[in-house]
Amino acid sequence: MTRVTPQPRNLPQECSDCPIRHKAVCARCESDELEQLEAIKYYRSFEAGQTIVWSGDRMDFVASVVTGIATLSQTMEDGRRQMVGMLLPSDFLGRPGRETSSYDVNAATDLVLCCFRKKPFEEMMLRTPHIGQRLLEMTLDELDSAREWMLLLGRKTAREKIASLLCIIARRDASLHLRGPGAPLRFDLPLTREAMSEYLGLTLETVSRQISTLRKEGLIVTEGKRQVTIPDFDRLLEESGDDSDGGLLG
Amino acid sequence: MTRVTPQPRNLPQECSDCPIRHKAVCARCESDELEQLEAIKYYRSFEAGQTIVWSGDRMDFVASVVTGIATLSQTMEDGRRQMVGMLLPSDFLGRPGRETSSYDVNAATDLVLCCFRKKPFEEMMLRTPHIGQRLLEMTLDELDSAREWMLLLGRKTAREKIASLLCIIARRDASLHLRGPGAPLRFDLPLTREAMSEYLGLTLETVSRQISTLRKEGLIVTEGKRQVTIPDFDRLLEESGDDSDGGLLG
DNA sequence: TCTCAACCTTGACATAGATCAAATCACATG
DNA sequence: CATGTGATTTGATCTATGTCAAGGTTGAGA
Repeated sequence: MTRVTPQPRNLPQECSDCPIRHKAVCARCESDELEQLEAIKYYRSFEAGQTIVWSGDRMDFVASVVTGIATLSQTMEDGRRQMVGMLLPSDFLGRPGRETSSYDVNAATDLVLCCFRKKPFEEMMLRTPHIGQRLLEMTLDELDSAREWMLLLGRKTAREKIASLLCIIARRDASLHLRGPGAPLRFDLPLTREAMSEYLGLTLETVSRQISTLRKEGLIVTEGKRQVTIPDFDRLLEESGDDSDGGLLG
Repeated sequence: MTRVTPQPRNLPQECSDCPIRHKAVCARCESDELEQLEAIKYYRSFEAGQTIVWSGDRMDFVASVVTGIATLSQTMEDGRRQMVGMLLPSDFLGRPGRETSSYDVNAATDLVLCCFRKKPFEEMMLRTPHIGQRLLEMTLDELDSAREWMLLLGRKTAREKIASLLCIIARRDASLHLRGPGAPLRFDLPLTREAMSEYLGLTLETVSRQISTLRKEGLIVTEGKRQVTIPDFDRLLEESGDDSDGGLLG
């Protein structure tokens, strides 16, 4: 397994007053809640490529991504796989009120999770409405992005899919780094070609070919396998089939 | 626009003590909450084919589906469309905390909504944690089904997509009617070929051809355009590519 | 520096599903 | 009962993407 060192990132979502440091679960940082969360939390690290939970496994924790990327995938009996979730730092993993995982959870890069034992977390949710409210917001956001993703899977061409994914990653990367607009974007592709193909509902060969095409056309510049530079974000965005408004940091 | 008369259904989710009669928003039927809900609710009816809200429109209500089917769709600039949500009786429509709709909302059949003015509904949610909790549960369920749908869009063949959709509709129809297992399933297809193609990420011609193929193979029986009978549910389910456990009423 | 294994790229060919074009059906209306 | 219109079916063809197969790169570790 190739490793991608998790970059310590400059999290804008970070909650500086809070030892857990993730607004994901600590929306207002009230001290009694923090104390309760402290008591039930623990960290876990994973190497790139490792499977964290298999679909159907018992899962007795929920978690917040600290660094790295986790993916959720579904598998059909004959082995066809589709990624259905990509979790970046501060995203929430796990479903309160469910015993077993419905998805395979994988570490796409080296990964650190901040886990909370599920039972006490759920009890705390009942006592502390704003945690549930925050979770509802996050779940609604995830539902929105799942629906964008459905449009991509159902209606976009291979080229549009690749352009969309590059824009999505660039955007999230930029927002994590709080880069100024206008600057050419340069980042590490955190996914293998295979992971990209699982994200996009394509084969790995098609992914590779489309990336080559975009490179030849000058829409992207690559160094090595993973370093990507986007000289003109808006031009790439036009290839993605998305409405072109709502720019890089929208 | 062809009309499909909304069947008054025997809702198992119906909450008989409650004038709103939808557990969707009235989880425990406590009387003071009911009174508050009564004060902000109103009904709206739509004909099959009507657009309820356009993507980007202001939407100052949330709602619960009473009878009929509503769909959520996304549209690309060049007109390609993908359905991203299908709401059946007791499902919830609208996103608390958002001013405008992100999707086109359409009536797939004749439709009755029980609407609640958004502002007071949101205020009530803050005062009444269990409504938020119930909404979180429903949103998590929707997220799960969106993810199943992503697998369908990304990895299933046209034949598997059609079989899946028929099973989904049959299952939901059966659960609404509380039919016994074993009986052959007979129901009205509540979607046009075009709506099915938008659901499945296919063209309408491919949908039609696959349905014809399944008919010729005896997996389904059709009368007219919309009446469908599934003589052997499990056999159809095998064609859907889904894990075959979790039978009709699972 | 060399080697190896994992990852990626490219080519040739096959095919599922899209596209374009005609029927045909079936129901509401006169 | 005839008619017209939108929905559906079916056919012929095209093409984007999948499949199979062979090389090429890259980077970690010896």
